[in-house]
Amino acid sequence: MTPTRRVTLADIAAACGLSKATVSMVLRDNPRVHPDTRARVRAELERQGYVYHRGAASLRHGGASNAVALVVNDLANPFFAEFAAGVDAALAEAGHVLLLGSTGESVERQQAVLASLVEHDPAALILSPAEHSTATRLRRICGPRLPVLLFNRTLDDGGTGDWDYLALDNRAGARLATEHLLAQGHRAIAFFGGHRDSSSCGERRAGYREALADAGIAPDPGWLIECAPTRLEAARQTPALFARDPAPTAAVCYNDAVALGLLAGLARCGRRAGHDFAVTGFDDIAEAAFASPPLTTITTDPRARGLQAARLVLARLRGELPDSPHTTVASVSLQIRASTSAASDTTFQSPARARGSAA
Amino acid sequence: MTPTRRVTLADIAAACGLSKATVSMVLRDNPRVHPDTRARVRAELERQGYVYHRGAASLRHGGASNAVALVVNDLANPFFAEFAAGVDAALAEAGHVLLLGSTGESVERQQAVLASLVEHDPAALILSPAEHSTATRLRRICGPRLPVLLFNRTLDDGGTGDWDYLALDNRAGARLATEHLLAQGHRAIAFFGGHRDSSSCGERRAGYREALADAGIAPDPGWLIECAPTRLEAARQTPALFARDPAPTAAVCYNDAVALGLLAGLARCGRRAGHDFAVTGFDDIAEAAFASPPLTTITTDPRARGLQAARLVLARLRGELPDSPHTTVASVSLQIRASTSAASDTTFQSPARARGSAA
DNA sequence: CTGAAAGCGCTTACAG
DNA sequence: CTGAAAGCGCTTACAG
Repeated sequence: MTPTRRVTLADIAAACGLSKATVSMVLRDNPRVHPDTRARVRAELERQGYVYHRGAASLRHGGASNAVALVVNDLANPFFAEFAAGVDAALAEAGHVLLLGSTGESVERQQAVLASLVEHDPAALILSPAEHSTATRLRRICGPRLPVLLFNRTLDDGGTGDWDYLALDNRAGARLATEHLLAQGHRAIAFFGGHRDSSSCGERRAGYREALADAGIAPDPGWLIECAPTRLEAARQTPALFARDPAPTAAVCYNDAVALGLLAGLARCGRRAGHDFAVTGFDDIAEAAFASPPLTTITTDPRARGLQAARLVLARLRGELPDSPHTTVASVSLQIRASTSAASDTTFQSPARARGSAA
Repeated sequence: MTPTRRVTLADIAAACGLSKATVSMVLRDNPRVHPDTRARVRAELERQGYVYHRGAASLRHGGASNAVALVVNDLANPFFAEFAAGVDAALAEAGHVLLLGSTGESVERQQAVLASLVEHDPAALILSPAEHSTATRLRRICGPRLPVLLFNRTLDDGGTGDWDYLALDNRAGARLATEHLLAQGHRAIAFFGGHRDSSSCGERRAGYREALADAGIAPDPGWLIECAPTRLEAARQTPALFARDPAPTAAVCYNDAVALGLLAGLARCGRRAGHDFAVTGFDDIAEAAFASPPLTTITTDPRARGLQAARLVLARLRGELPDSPHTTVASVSLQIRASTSAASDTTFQSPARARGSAA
């Protein structure tokens, strides 16, 4: 189906009666080339359908390629999909190309994926590490030369392995959510979902605890409920919230997926979210605003985080960052919607009505 | 931050007192190498933290790289995110690596993104073409040597430019949706959303028309309403459905995003989806099942399509496909949920009941 | 079983 | 302003 040989600089050079060196200079826009020559070469490049072989070029001139690798846990998760879209947009604008991998939250797959990506000589790596990643294993596979930006989580020892780190302000976010629920009059507030030993979950729980402590509340251990951060698991675990008496009247959820699952779970056991029970999420994925009731949540703006991550990495590549590892904490904010409004019967109403009764 | 030089075959060879050729053979698992030598080399590779330079290798031995490029319209769209996740999973399993780009539905960005990706010498390209893509422009940028699999849409001339094509059975899907609404007793059924001149929209409209024709119904031109396939635009355009009298009582939507926007739009004008008005979607994105009311839709299973696309491309690369371009039509199925059920379901009535009198 | 040599497609000094 | 030569990191015949 593709019998033709690749068109190379040598072909263009031969056709123009020039050397490869000159053709190369035209490609690099070297001003020393005579305008007429340049035009002739350009025409021939176009005529023969030449396509630049960036690998060969970067092999010769030494520097890494212009690819940046991105490894996330799960691309089908909207949080990571939007993050990846942001990374992609910023990289494309800077003329870089995106090498993508995903780990499905498995350290083994992560090693395999990284090993494969790294062989393509990326200029840098943006990594949202799988749970239980260690600096040692990661560095073994990435080598000492690859600039890495960790996103969203620290490593298993709580550190960042001397790499740059883009963090979400998880503690502050969970604190905001908890304080909002306290302000609504709730006293028995659960923390629902996530795996205790993931760094982000630990930080969010810490913020939750702080807010409760400030209000003079000692959380009942039964208010802390773990579950995988998926909608399905959250829906399944919902009854655990009501296992104790008195049961919590509100829950700070680990993330939006969990919160959306909880909304479904509540409906299934006949409770009205936003009325009988208040729910907050974390992330503000696109769907949060369209849930019913619309989800009060913490906006992390994953797309903006993606842009930010890409820009940090590009700055690192250009040597614009200090030599020591650099941690950036992205701030988050509270987005109040109907899932925490106490007003009666606003839950399933049209936006107009909900706004009216909230006033 | 990274002062160290890259470790190469020559370094390993020198440290072992061997030639580069022998070390290379160890890497390629060539059985002619003595087991002791092999072990020594392996240990040294590990000790020095050698990382294989696949670009240099494929430069030498001629074949393209093991990267496959994927270009979609918008990664933040769950349909494409799930598709990309499927492509990624299948490629990773086969030891390939994914180069990702997105076009934002712009032909210009598509040209730029492709130009950039192609320079990395991918083994193949999976492309969901932006609207108004033409075979001529695409071939100019991709060259004649790159195997391409088109996904989801034909090109502007309706063709596939001699490339492989993975299609969704749009016509059959829209027919199923329309027939379902007819079976529910609806006679005035709109086709809502999408751009008329996109191939997928054209095909879906055709299926819709066929089903109506079979039922002896001539669609009112006012039943065909265009809008950008986003939730926001669909919500905005909702009133257009009720501009005529008599208005339609149901709508086949171009896709789930449009259908979800329509659900919101209906709520806003005081109508009860699944009760006053029936809605079908297309795609069955994760959110469809969780909408309220849950969305009756056409399952396209984007993740499975991604796996399928990757496998088709790998088969093409292994020469397992006939030389002529190959079209695969993925079948779709109807997923019945509450958005088209009649009035008996009480679950979702509470919201609208309050506004019922206003309707 | 191992090594010396050529070469993939490009770029970079260095001459001229 | 243009060209000849060397070399990036690897692999592949070909000798031995």
